Amino acid sequence: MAELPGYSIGEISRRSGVKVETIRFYERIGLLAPPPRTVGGHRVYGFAAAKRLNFVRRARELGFTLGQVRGLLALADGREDSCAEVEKLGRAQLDATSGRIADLKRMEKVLAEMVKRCSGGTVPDCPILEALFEGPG
Amino acid sequence: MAELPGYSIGEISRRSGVKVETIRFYERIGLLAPPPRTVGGHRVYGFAAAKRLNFVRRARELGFTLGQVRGLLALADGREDSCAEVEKLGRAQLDATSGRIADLKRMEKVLAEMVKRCSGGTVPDCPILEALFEGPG
DNA sequence: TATGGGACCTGTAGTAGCTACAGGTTCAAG
DNA sequence: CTTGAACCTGTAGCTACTACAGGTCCCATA
Repeated sequence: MAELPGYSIGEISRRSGVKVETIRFYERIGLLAPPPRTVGGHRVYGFAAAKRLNFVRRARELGFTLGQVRGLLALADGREDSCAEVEKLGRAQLDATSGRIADLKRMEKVLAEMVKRCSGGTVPDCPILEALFEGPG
Repeated sequence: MAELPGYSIGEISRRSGVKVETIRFYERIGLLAPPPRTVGGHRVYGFAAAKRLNFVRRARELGFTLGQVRGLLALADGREDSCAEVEKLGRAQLDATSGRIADLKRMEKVLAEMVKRCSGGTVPDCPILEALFEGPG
């Protein structure tokens, strides 16, 4: 039996863009299966691990929670006709994202207004603080 | 000496829109000064407290961290020519907010693309999962 | 004046999603 | 064989709350 290549945790960290501590954390919370170890106790990963971690990173970057990532991974593993469920999760995430954008835009508008009033020149009393104190309840 | 009006924690919670537990939490971390108490130990707040809490809530809603809120309150208390500093904080927050909006828009775009591909009809293999697995490193 | 129950009290632990130690072991290059 | 970088475990910290458990207080009503 030829030995499989085998990457150290540092190597898949580099390959996947997920930090070493985070990989260990993911393992601890059961998001990733514990890999085999060397005699000395070091983790040894195969090629699939990097792919999986990449998936996790991508999903996290898209705003999925770890719980959702867990679900997506289960669906990806389960295969079958999981596509509909995946789409549902994706759509929900899209909606949530759009909602957060809308929220932030409202914030942005208020902040811009505040700052604009401030830089207007004459400053009797700080208009930003006023706005914060007097704003809508 | 006439007794000051005095509101219970529940009352200023209602007035400020900040939950009772959160008010106690803010006191614990030193964001709010501990108010006087009744003989029995209940907190008694004055009018200013509601105003201050309203300020905190507004600032939080605009995305300021508690650390930043602390800074804003200090500036508001300190008076003097703090306006320039307040403006700086406000501007930084505006920038951060715009940045987050840009990030989320990118996420939204990717998600929309994923979902669109998925609902396209024929499903050889789930395109969302593909996208997550194969996406840019 | 007694009493019921809602509002209040403290302190601790839990949430998400990591990150940062401390204090030790292993691995690989020279 | 030695060095030192990378690895190991376990625990504590971070933000901003939230949720108990187990007790005390206040006050309106009977």
